[in-house]
Amino acid sequence: MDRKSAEFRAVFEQVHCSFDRFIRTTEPEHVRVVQRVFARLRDSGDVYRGRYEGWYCLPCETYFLEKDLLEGSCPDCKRPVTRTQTEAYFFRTSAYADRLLRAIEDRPSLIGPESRRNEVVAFIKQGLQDACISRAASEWDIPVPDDPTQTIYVWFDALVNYLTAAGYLQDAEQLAAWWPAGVQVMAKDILVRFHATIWPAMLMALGLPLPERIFAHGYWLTGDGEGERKISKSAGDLVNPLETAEELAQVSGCKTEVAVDAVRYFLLREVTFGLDGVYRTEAVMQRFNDDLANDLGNLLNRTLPLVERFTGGTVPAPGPAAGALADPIATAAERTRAALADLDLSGALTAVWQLIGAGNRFIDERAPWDLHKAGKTVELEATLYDMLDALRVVGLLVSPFMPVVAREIWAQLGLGDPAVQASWGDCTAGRLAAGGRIVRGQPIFPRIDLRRAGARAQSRRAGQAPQPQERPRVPEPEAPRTEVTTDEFARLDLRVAEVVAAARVEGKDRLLQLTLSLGEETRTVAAGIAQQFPPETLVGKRVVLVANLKPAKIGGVPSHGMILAAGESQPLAIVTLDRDCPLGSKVR
RNA sequence: GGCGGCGUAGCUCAGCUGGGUAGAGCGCGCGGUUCAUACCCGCGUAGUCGGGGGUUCAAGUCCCUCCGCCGCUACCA
Repeated sequence: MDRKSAEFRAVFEQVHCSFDRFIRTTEPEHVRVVQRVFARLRDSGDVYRGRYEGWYCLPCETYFLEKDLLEGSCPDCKRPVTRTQTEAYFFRTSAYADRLLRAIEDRPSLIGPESRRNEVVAFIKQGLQDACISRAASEWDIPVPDDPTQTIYVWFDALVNYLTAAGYLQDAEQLAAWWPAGVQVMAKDILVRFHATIWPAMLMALGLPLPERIFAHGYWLTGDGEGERKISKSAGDLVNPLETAEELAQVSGCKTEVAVDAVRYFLLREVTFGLDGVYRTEAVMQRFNDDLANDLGNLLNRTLPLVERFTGGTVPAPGPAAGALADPIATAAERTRAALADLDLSGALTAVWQLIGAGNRFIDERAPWDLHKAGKTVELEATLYDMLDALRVVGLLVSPFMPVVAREIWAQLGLGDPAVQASWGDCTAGRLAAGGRIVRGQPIFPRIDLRRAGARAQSRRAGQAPQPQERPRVPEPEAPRTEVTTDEFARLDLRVAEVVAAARVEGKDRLLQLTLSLGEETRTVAAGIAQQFPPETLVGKRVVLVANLKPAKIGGVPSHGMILAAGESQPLAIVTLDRDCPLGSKVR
């Protein structure tokens, strides 16, 4: 389980998902909260001890209802079942049916999408039974307080997890900040009975407010063959989005991180959030070219050269003629905001793309090259400013969907990290500071040659060995840039660290595994310096760590950063400090 | 079985509680442009809105029915 948890965290990072709190049901604090919740509900009478009777399959350890039996046998293993009854605790769901219906009626937006809300209402109206929330003691479930014969069903404690994470029964201030949740999102198959029925009933029983919104998302179907079907592991058509991203990166030549963002874009743009969608790699590629390369990427890459040419790369002052894009910007921001509030993620992106379209049209209409020829400097500079300013807002609006791309756009505009100052107020025309320097880089989304990509996919599908195909031409870097801006440099997080332990890595004679202390934090870093620097000579040394380097596994060692050393292909000297300073100090 | 949803241009889909010549993106056709990643801009193309019947001055939009597809129908986070 620990390994699974680590895997989940790693995937979150790889797909650029951040979180405020990652919680596991095994946390000791959670166990305490669950038991207190259970005890409280038992005291109030919402939980009572009763008897459960049903058809039991011994090998499967599962109860079945009469109607679910297959010719009187277990529907799973086909073996005979026996009429059995056990003692168990029940939650009085039945007492809350009216209140649940009223809550849904009072606030139609409580449960979404709408079709799901209908299902929930139908489910409640057919009559609620009390929910069995415990079973004969098992070692991995949480024990019922004061009753060693029973443990609490996982789904009950899983729901309570939301409260534990919000600080319930631990920190009133934290709870007030996080609860009620603005929105709870889950898969559609666990919406109806758990998240839209028992869960709100539990909250009512505890006297807690309900979430603002409970929303079920759909599934992705594969559409590779004839028709669509649910992606299933057993059918072997499991899609790994990271593999699509890798393929995208290869076939386009973009960075893997950008490709990951592109897949995120596809997933959020392609379907109405909440409904099922069809996932096809070709469709991802298509959107990559149409939306990202042609529309967004191209807008950036036709703006920057113009600025370089006509102002020498400096953001011009807007002047009185600027502001021509103020309306499209305001409209896009407002539509995006409204769509997000409504969980219409696709609609939000559509709104941003309307602004991108307006930007592309604007360049054609204004024709800055003509303004330049005509010597209309004021208009020219206003036009360039408006273009850059619009891109600035596009970066901001796009940042929740594609954080890496947004940062890249802003970097090329000579700005920092959009996430740092993201606020709706910044999505207004005219907030771009004049005088900054743009930093033109490589195209973020190199266009994919779809014919070539298609052939590649076909050979893959035919099961042939991947052809040793020449990498599609990546645009040659122009003259290597010798200058960087302070903003670019500031993206590196350099820190003072002390080597607290160093060890050789078995089977890797060049590799050392270093344990570094940053004061508060301890890190593991792999370094290819074993041949020049025996581990024992390093312990106690103060070194400089690149702390925000993307984590990687090097020779089997998970490495979170790198230390600085002099030398071209071989390390000649380690960078150390000439006097003492606190561990973790920033280096700049 | 019961309840609910879907079926709209070649493709993927918007079209709220009834009303202005049925929309978007992609594709396709024509034209323009050359700042840009053979890109962008403009114009155009097409749909008996699943079939049939009904209500109404007026219906993808309401009612009935038929066909096809899908979901929910409790103790499996």
